[in-house]
Amino acid sequence: MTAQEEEEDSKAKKAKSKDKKVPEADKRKKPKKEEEQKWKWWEEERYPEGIKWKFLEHKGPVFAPPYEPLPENVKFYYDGKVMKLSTKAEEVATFFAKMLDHEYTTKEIFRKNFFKDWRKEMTSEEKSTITNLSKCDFTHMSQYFKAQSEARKQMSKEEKQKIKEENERLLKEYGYCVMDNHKERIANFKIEPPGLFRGRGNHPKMGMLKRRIMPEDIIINCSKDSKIPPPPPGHKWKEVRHDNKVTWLVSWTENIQGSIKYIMLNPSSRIKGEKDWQKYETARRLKKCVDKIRNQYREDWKSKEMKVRQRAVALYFIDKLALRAGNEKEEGETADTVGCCSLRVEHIKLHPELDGQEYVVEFDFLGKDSIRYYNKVPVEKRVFKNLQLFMENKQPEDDLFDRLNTSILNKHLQDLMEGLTAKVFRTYNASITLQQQLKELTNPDDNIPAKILSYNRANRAVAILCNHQRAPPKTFEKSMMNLQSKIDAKKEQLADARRELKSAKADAKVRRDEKSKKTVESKKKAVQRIEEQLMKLEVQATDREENKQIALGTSKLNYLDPRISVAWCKKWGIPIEKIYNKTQREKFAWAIDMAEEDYEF
DNA sequence: TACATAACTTAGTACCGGTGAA
DNA sequence: TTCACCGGTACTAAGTTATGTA
Repeated sequence: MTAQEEEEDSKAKKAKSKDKKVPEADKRKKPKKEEEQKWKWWEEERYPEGIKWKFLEHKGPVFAPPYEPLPENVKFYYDGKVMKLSTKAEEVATFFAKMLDHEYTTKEIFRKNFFKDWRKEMTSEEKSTITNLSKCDFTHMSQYFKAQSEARKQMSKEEKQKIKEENERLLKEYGYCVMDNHKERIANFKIEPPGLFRGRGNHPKMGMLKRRIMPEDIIINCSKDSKIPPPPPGHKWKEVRHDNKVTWLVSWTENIQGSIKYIMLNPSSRIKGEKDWQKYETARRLKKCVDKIRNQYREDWKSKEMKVRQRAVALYFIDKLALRAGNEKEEGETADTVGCCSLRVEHIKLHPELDGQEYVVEFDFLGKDSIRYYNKVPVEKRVFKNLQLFMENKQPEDDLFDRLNTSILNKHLQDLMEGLTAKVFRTYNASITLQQQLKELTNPDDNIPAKILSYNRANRAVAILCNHQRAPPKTFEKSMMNLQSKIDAKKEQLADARRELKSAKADAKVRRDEKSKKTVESKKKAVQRIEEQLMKLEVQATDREENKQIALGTSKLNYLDPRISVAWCKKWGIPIEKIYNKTQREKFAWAIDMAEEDYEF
């Protein structure tokens, strides 16, 4: 930890922390119920760099349920004829059958990959018979699964309750671990079941068989002196290790990309929370030197060295547009997506003049998860001229920044500020934008729903900056119409209420008695109530419309310093529950506890 | 410096179950 | 009581970064 972070930490902890010691390995007492709920890890001393825990005990993973062969009457047809498949081939066939309604199964690559992997699971006889996927008829299987899921929906309350209880039992037994002296929730204790790989976007591996993970694939990580989880009967773990320099409990290697998957702790855990807090502290340190860094890269636009110029322009994009770093990717292994450093010439267009603005850069590329980034941005003349230079004599498919990669960029950033990497800019710009927008948009005279709309709008500004998109919900138009008709009905109701109020007033003028006066009062209240309800609905409609294609969740969860939101809630008397749901409150417990209304990012 | 790998964060979507209106 | 809707959550893919190795 740096001196600055240290300072921030002690500030945050205030006088609360009383010389608490790092828990010792040999103390293995079970945490008390109350203690585990109230434990404020943020008031404790941090572990030395690199050490993640001293004691770790868990029950190991939960494996996917074994395959249950189809009933005899569910048939698979090949070339119009019934064919009984071997168990292994049948299992893989069911994966395809379950996806039959999905457009994936119509895609050439998906079908090709699936068929290739499916054939590997077939017996030699099956292999020689089944040679053409188009001759395979999975519809009966598909219907069977639909019926099954329908039946599940139709289950009685008792049956549903039973399943729920079973899930709870599983969670209770496998969903927690003991890390040091505390019981902590595990994020993903279930092993991913086998199935067909569904990549996002135009993924070259879509449709490949994701194989079943066995205990023999599993590496267990826990304390030497903990109760080591036993493998399922008749099986062995691949390895049991005791590495307290890492945070994971279980890992295995997945067969599609050959990458390692992990079981780790929940965001509410100390180990994740601490890291999250640290991330925002790094972003706050950037705030202190961002002006200097900006001046520096503007200077570098003029550098004699091509590499330096490219670095400076890339950094400008990362800072101004919140682009991701953009690592190189192995061709043919993943969908063709890019970030800043991996931008190609074909991803930008230069307009010396566009719609009355000078030096406009038009971006159009697929970013993470194959989400399209499309933006027209006026840039400074120097940037524009540099881009022209970088593009000279290049083909569309050539790298825009051919002298640059993320490693070079991050090394440079490290020299500018300790702990600075490309992604810190996203965190910094997201958080600072939220803070500014909240200041700008919050109207002190607004009621709570209107203030929350302002919050959401501030949140939305960040989501737009970070290009967090979502597919418009399937039912969007309909639900919008429903809401509109609710608003219309409410308006009518209001008109009625107003009319009634008017006549009550007239009545009271004539009668001049207590009773009619009271009637006027109650009618007035009714009008007010309906006005409020209408306003709430209208706010809701605005909010929803503006949110059609924008996802707020990602920025809220990963980019916005939660202390900004907590402080805003405190300042304006907004209950924190209106901003954060239960899970989010658990994740941000540290921020909710420590941020006061005057917190500044 | 190139490259591979491990570890960890960030991401969108499918699905489930509770809730409130009809 | 039924059903649509919506928020919350589970799931797991897809990024970034650090680090070791040649």
